[in-house]
Amino acid sequence: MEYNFRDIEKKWRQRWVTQQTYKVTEDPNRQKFYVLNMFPYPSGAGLHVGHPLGYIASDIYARYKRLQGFNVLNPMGYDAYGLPAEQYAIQTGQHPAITTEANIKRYREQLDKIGFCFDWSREVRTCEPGYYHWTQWAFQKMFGSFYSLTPLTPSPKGEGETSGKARPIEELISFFEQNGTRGLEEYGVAQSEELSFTAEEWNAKSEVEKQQVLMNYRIAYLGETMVNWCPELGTVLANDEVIDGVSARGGFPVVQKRMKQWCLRVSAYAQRLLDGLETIDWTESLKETQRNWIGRSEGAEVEFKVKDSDKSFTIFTTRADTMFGVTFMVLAPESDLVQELTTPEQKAAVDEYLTYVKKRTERDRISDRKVTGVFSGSYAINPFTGDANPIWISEYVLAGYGTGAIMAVPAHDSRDYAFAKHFNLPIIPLIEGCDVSEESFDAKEGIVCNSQGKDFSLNGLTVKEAIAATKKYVKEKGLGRVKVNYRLRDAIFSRQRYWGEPFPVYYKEGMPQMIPEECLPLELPEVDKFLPTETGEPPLGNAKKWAWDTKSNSVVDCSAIDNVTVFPLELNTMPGFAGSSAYYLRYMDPHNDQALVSPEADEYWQAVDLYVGGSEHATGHLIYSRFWNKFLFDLGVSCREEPFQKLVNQGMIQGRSNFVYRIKDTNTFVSLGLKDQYDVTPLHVDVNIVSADVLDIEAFKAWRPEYATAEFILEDGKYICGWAVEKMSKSMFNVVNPDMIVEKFGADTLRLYEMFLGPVEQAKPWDTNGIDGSHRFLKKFWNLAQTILAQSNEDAPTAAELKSLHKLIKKVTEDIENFSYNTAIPAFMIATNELSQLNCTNRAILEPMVILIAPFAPHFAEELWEQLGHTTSVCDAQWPEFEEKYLVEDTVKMMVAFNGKTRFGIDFPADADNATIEAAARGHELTPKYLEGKQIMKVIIVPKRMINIVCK
RNA sequence: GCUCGAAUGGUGGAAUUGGUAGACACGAGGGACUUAAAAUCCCUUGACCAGUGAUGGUCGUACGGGUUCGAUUCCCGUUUCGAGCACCA
Repeated sequence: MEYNFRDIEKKWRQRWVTQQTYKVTEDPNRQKFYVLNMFPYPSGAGLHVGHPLGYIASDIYARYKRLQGFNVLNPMGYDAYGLPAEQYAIQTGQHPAITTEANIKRYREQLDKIGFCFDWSREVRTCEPGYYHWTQWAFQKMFGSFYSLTPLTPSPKGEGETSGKARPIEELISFFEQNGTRGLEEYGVAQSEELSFTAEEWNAKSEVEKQQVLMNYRIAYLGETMVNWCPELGTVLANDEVIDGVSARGGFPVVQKRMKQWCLRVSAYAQRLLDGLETIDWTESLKETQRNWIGRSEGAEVEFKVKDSDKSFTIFTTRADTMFGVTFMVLAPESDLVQELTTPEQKAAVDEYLTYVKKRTERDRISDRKVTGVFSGSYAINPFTGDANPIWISEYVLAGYGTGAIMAVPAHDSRDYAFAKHFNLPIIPLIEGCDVSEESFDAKEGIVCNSQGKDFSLNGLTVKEAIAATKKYVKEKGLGRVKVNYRLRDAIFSRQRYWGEPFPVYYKEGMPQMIPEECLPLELPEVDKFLPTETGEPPLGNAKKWAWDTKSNSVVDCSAIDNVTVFPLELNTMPGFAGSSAYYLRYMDPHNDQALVSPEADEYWQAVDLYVGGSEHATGHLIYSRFWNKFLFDLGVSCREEPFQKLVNQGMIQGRSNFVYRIKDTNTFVSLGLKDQYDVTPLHVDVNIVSADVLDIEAFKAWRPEYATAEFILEDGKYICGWAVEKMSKSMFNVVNPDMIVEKFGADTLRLYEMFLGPVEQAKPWDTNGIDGSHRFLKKFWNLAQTILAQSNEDAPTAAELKSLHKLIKKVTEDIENFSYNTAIPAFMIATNELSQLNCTNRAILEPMVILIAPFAPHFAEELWEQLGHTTSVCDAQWPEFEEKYLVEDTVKMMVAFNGKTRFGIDFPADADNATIEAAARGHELTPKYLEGKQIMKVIIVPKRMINIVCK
């Protein structure tokens, strides 16, 4: 019987659906395993061969775990909100929901053809009200929470928590009622800026004023901040959505703009996000990326008094040891201190400089790092030396980091050095023997000198000792405090877009109010236009019915707004990462309309055991969802602090483009090997009409009208194309669609081939050339199986057959555990060849082999499983275990080394013990050829019982 | 600039973590079957040298050193490529 993959795959695709083979339910009697893929954004282009790579890898693991007896959750869904659908809507007027729906349908068709074991009954879509209900709910909870290191009311026994936690905002309110802000700093409350008021002042505040103050502490808060504004897209972007000063999507310029936006206080969780990395099994490089992004730095905040004034300001430094080398101070141009400290004489110069800075975009700053700045006119007193240092203003100091002000130590900081050289400011070296005539000495090493103060000296200490000593001194003298800073900023959570989750928020007296929890979800309204309004409001400004009636608790027409009972609703929507931040929890209990996830389901599934996705989400989704989950953990909704225990990054599949070479000014194309003899232009050619770099000439003529009359100069009767590895994209005609591969070779071949291509984690070019090999293997396996089935030998298998089988079981089991699928597949090829050569006809060998191949080629395995007489799915079989006794080598080898060279001796029986072998070696019995006339120096018995004899 | 990671035939990639480098596959070459093609099967395939031949020898894992009986693997230095962060004080 021929291997007819088309019929087989069709048959099992249908049967899996009718028999609900992949439906999972919580089963306390079985151990769970949660496998998850990053859910896709359903783009209009459909899947290309790069997309399924991660899905196949995790599918194999999921199937393997199931065969091992685990209750495996392997769900799939869609990150359905997104920019492309909206931009398409702007261009065509087509509602994004319609395009999204169509794209999802197409994705699903493509996914279904590849044979994944997804439990589609648990599918989620971020754009459905039943789903974004819980996105909105989490946002409301964040609004109603603040973050502090310890509880504001210390527990009676004084055992305060120290790790930090989100807590109900009511705790903070009652603290203010009793204490104002007095003593608040001791609790480590996360805040936008430090406020100061008494209990009386608090209690005297109006409701609106109180709400304004609370914004300073809420985890979801409305904040006026500098944002990345992208004029082209008409929206703000988060830091991870901006790359090199342009938008990650579209590559449009981004400028800094001050705007009132919803923000999430991710920074409050910086330390926990950092600490959590130690507990999870991710690649070192990905953890490192997150550590960089969080950017923890330990240092000190030191207060500087302004000369001839009662003003003072604080700077942040990690090099407190260099206090004696400060020769000037620098403020960020955006800092509030600039106005305060500019003297009247300098005002004109400062204003001119500020105007210049304002004109420069993020991009300009990156591309030309000119040294620019202006003197403010004021001086600051160095608390260590009493010296007065000029205060400058320069764009090289950032407002958003530290305090927006620095002390400049030109001898030991390259940026300060460049500034000092440019403006001719003094440079004081502080390390013995360092040369600062050409460049600064930035390294944190050496012995400190020139650092003698009134009552304090650092001279003679190493830099490390000096940093510690200075911090201690600063603390004791009350000159400042030890401080940890993070680069991680709060996430900007508003987008001026239509196709996103609406905020469950309305505005009363300019202050945001949450709509009642029981009224969620607040559904996205219909609009006529998806563009911003004429008045520059976000697209939701076009909605007619977009006001909140507090009497009926319902959405009503905007014309009803009276600011008494009917109020305007929020016009912004949430960003892309909102919906993807807790979807893994929703899969556990996707149809629950009472909670995001029930405690029972959460308790059972815990966290994702294996998460597979691209590393491009390292500083976006993977930070936000860790933050989001930690918040839900604090609330007691999620029982695990880290959502993704093990993470595997699948490498990108690049395109392999093909070229034809046209002789200039002709319609004649010359084959690769002969192109150097002509003046040619290389042109991309559709890879789908090229096979093994040989052009299908007829297909090429039909491809484009202008090529219909093309002529060719061939090599050996063939036209050979050139090739290059490039990004997979339509414009390079190198997009390979999985449907075509499935059509031609079958899903099982595709699965096998994608895994065989190379390590899952590694980026690699898609090369259709090798796919025959995988297909050929399946046919060989099939033929072997048919031979065995035809003979139906029930005898005991031979030793050689068992050895072959158990070698395979061992290798495949180990390789799947290590995601080393590309080496597991050759093991199948070898075993198939070995068993064919042994003329194996034994069903007892075939049966475990079918189970082993099942994760890789599920349709194929199901069919053979049925032919073996089973009536249940191969998915419910038991993964075979290997037995060491079949694997023992019958001989061991002796290795002999002399004159610095290694040679190999003769095989001898495996059951010989080490002493016998050594004695034999010393007696020259086994390798007379090499040992004759040599003196044995030593005998080393090395792993795997190879014997190494050192001779002279 | 800082921090990670990588480098092996014509190609994708193996090598049990210090033990026969190049598994397996692709490509290439040769052969069998066939009127022919497709399909299938078999052999050769890192480089160089010697030999009619079986075979033997030398060099080979980016480069230069080191440790070791033995290094793709460990250590030091160099080069190249990739990734992340980046006026972050």
